[in-house]
Amino acid sequence: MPPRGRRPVGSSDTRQEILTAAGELFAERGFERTTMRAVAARADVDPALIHHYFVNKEGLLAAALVLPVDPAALLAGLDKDPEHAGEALVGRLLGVWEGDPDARHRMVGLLRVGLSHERAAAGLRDLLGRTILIALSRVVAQDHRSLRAALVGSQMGGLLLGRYVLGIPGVRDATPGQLVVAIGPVLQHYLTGPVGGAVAPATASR
Amino acid sequence: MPPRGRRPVGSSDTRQEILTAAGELFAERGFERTTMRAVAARADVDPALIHHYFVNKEGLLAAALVLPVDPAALLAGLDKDPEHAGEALVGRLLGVWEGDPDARHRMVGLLRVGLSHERAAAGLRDLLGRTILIALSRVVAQDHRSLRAALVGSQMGGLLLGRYVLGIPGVRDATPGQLVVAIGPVLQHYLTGPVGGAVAPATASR
DNA sequence: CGACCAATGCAACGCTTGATGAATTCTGCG
DNA sequence: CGCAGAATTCATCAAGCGTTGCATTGGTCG
Repeated sequence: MPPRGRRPVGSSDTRQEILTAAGELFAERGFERTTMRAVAARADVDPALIHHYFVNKEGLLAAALVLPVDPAALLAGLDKDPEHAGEALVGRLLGVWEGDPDARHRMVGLLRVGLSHERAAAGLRDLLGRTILIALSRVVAQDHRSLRAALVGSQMGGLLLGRYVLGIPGVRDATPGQLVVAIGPVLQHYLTGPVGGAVAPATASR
Repeated sequence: MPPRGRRPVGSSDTRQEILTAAGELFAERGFERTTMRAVAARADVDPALIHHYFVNKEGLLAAALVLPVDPAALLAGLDKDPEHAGEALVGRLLGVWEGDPDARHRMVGLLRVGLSHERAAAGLRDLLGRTILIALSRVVAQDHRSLRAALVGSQMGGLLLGRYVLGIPGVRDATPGQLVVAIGPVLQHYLTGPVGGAVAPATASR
């Protein structure tokens, strides 16, 4: 129905609309089940236009892959009360996920995509490494920073997985309060407790 | 090349070969990227034969979805030394995953498929619930059994995710020994520690 | 031996998918 | 104004997908 050529200027930021649509669909359905045509339809645009902007489906994925929450904001002020940083962290994360379904879906989508697509896994790894690790640096104990951050991430990832994706009854039906009590001390342990004494000797090459 | 009709009896268990091939491929590539033709090729069989046995691609998935390890064996004897069950459990799991790449791939595949496919998520949920929860019952404290089991599962799932799927450096490069020291006490906490006092009041309906 | 069913292979259908090349319209610069 | 280039749509392609109908062979039971 729309005329064929270029739109009058400033009528819309098409590129951004495509990215938004793609982000939503990748999150909902994962990489494979998201079709270019579906993205185009949601962005109200011709499929060929996506190729014009992002070359590939992979290019589109790479461009649409962004963290749905700001880790810095999530961690702000946690170092004021280092003794209870663990509980506070679980509480905040659960607060976001419970209160902001959109952010939750995007986060689940990141997992979904990262798990289904090797290239996305790499992107996700970098994304998490560059943001979360840095943001955690101020809260975490001095030694084994990378390991500590990853352990925190693994526990929260596991929770996300069990509660929102797989829907394992035990964690799906727990209240946020219960989870804070149960998991808070764990994150606290990862943040400041002992995690494996000496650095691993270089038994493995590479 | 092979003749057209039925094979002489007992010459091979074709059905099982299809299931094996399907299990491997689903684990490697997830549901969508596993094609019937690929399964057929790996099982050295005609694609139509898969439909003959399993009707659907979904039917094939349902039939191929099995736990690659025996949870009972994994947990056997843990109740002899309840104080160190957490460490022992991490150690055993890491032992299996490090020492038996095939079992690891299958486990990762379960995650992959469960994450990519709603129907598989349900199957996986039941599978885990029926086996792991029951097997854990003897090790875990009396109260909040379901929650405790799910917490243990979420932490181990998160580890699997971070170490073997996403490859987050902090946990990817840690030695099994380090991980046992770091995560053991956490599982111990989930198994026998306090996890949220009273059962949640029925604030939420349904 | 004949009837019937299970197991297997062949060929094909209809559909969807990601991608491409050309045509059209608008913008911005000289 | 004229013209290069960006933005947009259209029509179409080749490949791959899950699935189906049919033919053929072997086993089983009367």
